[in-house]
Amino acid sequence: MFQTLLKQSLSDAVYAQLRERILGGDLAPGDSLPSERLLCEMLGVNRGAVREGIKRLQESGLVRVRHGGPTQVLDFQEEGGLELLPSLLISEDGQMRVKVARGILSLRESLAPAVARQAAQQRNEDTVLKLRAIVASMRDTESADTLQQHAFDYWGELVAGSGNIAFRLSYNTLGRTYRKIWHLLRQVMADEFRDRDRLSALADAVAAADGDLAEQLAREHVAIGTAALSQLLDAYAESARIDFSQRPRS
Amino acid sequence: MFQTLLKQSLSDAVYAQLRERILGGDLAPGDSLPSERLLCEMLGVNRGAVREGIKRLQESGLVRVRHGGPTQVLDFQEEGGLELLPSLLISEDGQMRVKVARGILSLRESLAPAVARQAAQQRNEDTVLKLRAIVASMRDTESADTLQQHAFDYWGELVAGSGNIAFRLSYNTLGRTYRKIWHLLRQVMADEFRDRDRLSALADAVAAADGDLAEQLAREHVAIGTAALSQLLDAYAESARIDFSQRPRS
DNA sequence: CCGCCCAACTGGTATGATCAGTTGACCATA
DNA sequence: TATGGTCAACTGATCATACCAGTTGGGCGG
Repeated sequence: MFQTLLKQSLSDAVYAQLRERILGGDLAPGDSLPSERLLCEMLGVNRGAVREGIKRLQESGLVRVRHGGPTQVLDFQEEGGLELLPSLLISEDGQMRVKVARGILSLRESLAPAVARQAAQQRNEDTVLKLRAIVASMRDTESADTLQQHAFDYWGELVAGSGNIAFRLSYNTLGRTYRKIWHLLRQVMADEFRDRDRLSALADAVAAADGDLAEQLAREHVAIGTAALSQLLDAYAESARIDFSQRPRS
Repeated sequence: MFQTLLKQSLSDAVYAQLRERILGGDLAPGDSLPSERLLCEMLGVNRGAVREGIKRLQESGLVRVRHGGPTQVLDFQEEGGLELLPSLLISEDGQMRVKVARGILSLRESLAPAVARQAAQQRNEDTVLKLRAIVASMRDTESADTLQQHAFDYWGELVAGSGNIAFRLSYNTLGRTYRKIWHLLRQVMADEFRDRDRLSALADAVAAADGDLAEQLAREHVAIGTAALSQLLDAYAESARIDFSQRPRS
């Protein structure tokens, strides 16, 4: 099978390189970036490309740019937004940071029940239909990859059905993070993906507008994957990182 | 008193204007942006400024840029990250979107207990000291503004003490959103800010590593503000927006 | 010591040219 | 008809070179 060639613009490369330096700690908070003109030389690109890259750093809350003064690195732990999660989980050299992964698991565990409850309280009929359709599709397949995609879509529908834009945006960011370790999760969380009965019951709970039940079912459901992944992370606890260089799927 | 003059670079202005058009629905998903050269003319700026602005739109997940083709608007509900929350809460004309505000309240309600529990499980001594110092400061003042700042700092410490980077980044984004309606919340959530006893007990629970208790206390604590703000939002439910033009504090 | 000024930085804006990918109309071929 | 090639007219990407504007610090005169 062919893979789509990945093409990266210069400003993307500038952004990625500086971002990794900051997230990796090579550039500490308070440090000054080299001047734009100097960065041009160092990176061998035009100043416009450098500026575009820096604009994105600024948008991510990683640097503070001051007209006339040097551009300074900020403390991303204090200033960064959730959108940093994907690039924080997987470092430049393709290793997964175990501690970040644990944090994400906790976040998922906190949000999933609340999403389910709220979706049930909304009781959107369209949502129920879509959820049931997805569950039906999940029953029709044993392909791990298809199953995983359906499980992902299921939660996308549930989040949309909750009518909560804050949940939805959080879910989008989490999803982007999720994608970066997609093929790892396919194996590790297989049991959760096979938990179709509970997803079916959850759809019923939404249809019945039973918030308490939906919340409980969601809690039980995500606990399956949490347990599995936690166990894996524990095994790698001492190394603090998991090599993750090969990635057949983006 | 003087206010610091707000200076905005051209690319900031370009970004802000296009972002508001997208979030406000003037530019629908699938629409194409005018070409860069055309935008230059329309906005009366040079092309570099336009490109820098568009780079930030791209970083925010609001548009998709393709070399050779038109730049297209994405569906921010499906593609946007949590970092959109602040600009989504307050629209260009200074009105608060009630539905977004409700969503944020839910998110806070979901996260706060989990943060408290995890902070307790970590039982970082430094965190406990800082929490108690903040509570002590809160007992020393009746100034609504100071109280609010301390309450904000308290949660910042608790989130840091949880050792969970995913929580922390979420909190940062929520905090930025929070700041946009800072002076409204000062009045509405005054009761929560005066709930010093529970914050004190929460610090004790963290010191005792009692996760269950910490979670429960946090839940009760944020319920105070949630109830107050919910009530306010209900009153404005029919208008769906609250005018929010004046803002003495950034 | 204070205040002013100026030179040497820094980022911000402007202009115009060129490179490179996409699209669609057109046309020759099979 | 269907396929594939060509080409012009878009689009964004990159480059080079100015110049404007804010910040900083050193030196100089008071």
